[in-house]
Amino acid sequence: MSSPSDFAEQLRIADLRVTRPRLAVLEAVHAHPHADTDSVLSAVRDSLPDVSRQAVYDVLAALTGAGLLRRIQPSGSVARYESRVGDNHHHVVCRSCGTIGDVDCAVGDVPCLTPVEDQGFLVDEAEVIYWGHCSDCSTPQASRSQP
Amino acid sequence: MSSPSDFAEQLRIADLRVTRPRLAVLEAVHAHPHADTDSVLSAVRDSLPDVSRQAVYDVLAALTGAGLLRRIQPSGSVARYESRVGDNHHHVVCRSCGTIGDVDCAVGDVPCLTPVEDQGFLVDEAEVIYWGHCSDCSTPQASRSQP
DNA sequence: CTTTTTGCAAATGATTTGCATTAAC
DNA sequence: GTTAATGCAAATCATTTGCAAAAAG
Repeated sequence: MSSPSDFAEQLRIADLRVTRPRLAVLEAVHAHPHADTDSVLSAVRDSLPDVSRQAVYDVLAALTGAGLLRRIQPSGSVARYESRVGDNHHHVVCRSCGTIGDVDCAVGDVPCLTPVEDQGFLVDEAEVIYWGHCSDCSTPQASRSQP
Repeated sequence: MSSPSDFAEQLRIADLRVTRPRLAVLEAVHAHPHADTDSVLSAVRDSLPDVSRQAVYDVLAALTGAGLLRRIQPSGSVARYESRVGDNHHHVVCRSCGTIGDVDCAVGDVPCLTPVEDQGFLVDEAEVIYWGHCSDCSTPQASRSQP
């Protein structure tokens, strides 16, 4: 669903110039879903050692703004990015280690795709985060991590 | 549901010492749901001018840890606090002005209180944020704010 | 060539940390 | 009297901003 050349195509469709850093960022995020800025930077530098941190910030902002990437940021965490966009999926986040997993909407998109019109709000997206513990960290009790 | 003296009671039950700053923070958050640290600080200083910013941070952390307050932090925003805890409610957030509203679970707590067991995760909480525009900012299109 | 991207450097701003002092119990 | 809370000062760290240089179309 995304070969190297697709990335260039995606950029053109989004009316964004095709640059080496942008292709590298798209590749990096595709290869490492839920990567934070630092991880993206490292991954990008594997192929393009001279890319600056600010360039990565800018690229991530541009790609997110264009809808090619999705930015997620669980409370208390740094910003993370993923390339699955457009589909209606959510996330499970481990309270201990921060691991993030993708979850398709569990209830046949009942609340998720049906915007709730409430208090005069016009809702266009529902973001769901399931907090818990991953299999490695499973300590059923013990919640309450971040102050 | 919460008079001044209740706050002291809540602290005792939580095994926390009853101090002026803590009472003031509880009052402030109760009076201003979804207030950020700065707003809490201002509100607290109305009655206790000498409370330090760090004390407020510490108090908010202690109260959140004890379950007396709930911390919410929509992506790209600063931490906010509310005193409605324990009930299963969610939030609508305005993409333009950041206004936050409370929403009771819209679908008879179908996905919200039913932890989804997936990928080995043991889920204990579902956090839902409905993104959109409040009545004041209603511009149906125009999303894509934060990079 | 013109406009968009990137690099570089410095600033911002929320939050955290360590330690001495003070107040609760 | 002990222990937990607060005040104070300084540090951290992700992210932003402004401008000059480089690359894309």
